[in-house]
Amino acid sequence: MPELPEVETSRRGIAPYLEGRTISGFVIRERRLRWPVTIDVDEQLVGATIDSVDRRAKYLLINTNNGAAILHLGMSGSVFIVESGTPAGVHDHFDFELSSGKALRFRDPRRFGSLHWSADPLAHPLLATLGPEPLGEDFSGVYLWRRSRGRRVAVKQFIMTPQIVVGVGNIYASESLFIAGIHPKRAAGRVSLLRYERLAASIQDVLRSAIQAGGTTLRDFFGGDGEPGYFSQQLNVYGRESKACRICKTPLRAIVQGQRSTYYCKTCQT
DNA sequence: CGCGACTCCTGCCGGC
DNA sequence: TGCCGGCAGGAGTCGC
Repeated sequence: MPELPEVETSRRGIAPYLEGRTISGFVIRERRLRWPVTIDVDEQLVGATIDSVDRRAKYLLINTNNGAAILHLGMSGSVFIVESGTPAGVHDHFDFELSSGKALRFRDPRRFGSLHWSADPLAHPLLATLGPEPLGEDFSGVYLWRRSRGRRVAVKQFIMTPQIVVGVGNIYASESLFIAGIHPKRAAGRVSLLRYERLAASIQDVLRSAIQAGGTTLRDFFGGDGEPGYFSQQLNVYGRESKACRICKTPLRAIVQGQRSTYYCKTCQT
């Protein structure tokens, strides 16, 4: 489900309810997530005060004065605020109960999400090898160009690799390649510096626009405030197979790359 | 090391 | 209407 804009939308939605509060309890109903959840109620988290809610890649980091929760939403996860004591649904796997009387609830039908606890989250093995943030200072066309030299993998899969750049998921990979006019199957090592400059800019534009729209709601995504995202109205290619390209009217194509669907215009993208 | 295939899991949608 | 196959927003891991 969530790509970077959806995770960022979630972060913004829940942060006001968490920051400054103390974690008064932890209720876990299902530990079988992407990795078995090992943290427990008597661990450091209960009694810790939340300093901030940050995001690194698609991970939410709930920073406290005694370590941080590292939360990933996987494909189908979401977080939202409930009143403490609200009955849990079948896929509501854990709650962080807060001193305010509310709780942060995690729901994830497919259980591809995860929860870890770390004294130093950025050094956690899952986060330590991640590439730069696409909206950060270390990301640029030059960076993509340099990292891609000699790589034969398709450029679409290249930009979806978290060790190259984080946060570019299946929707926004197709969308940014369309805007940059780059064919998704082109070998990453055979994209010029000029075109990587365009691609980096389009990745940033697409992500910023999607964040502004509150993310992309395809099925059941809702931000922490319960509002759906509206970016789906701005999608140019994703999910639009055989529909007319908005630029040249050519029917859009759908292909499969690395077991993921890719959408593109064979005329506008070369 | 790079690359491609496979894997985890449930829900939903379209087709028959 | 009901059933079933296929596909879904991620990404770590394994084999070559």
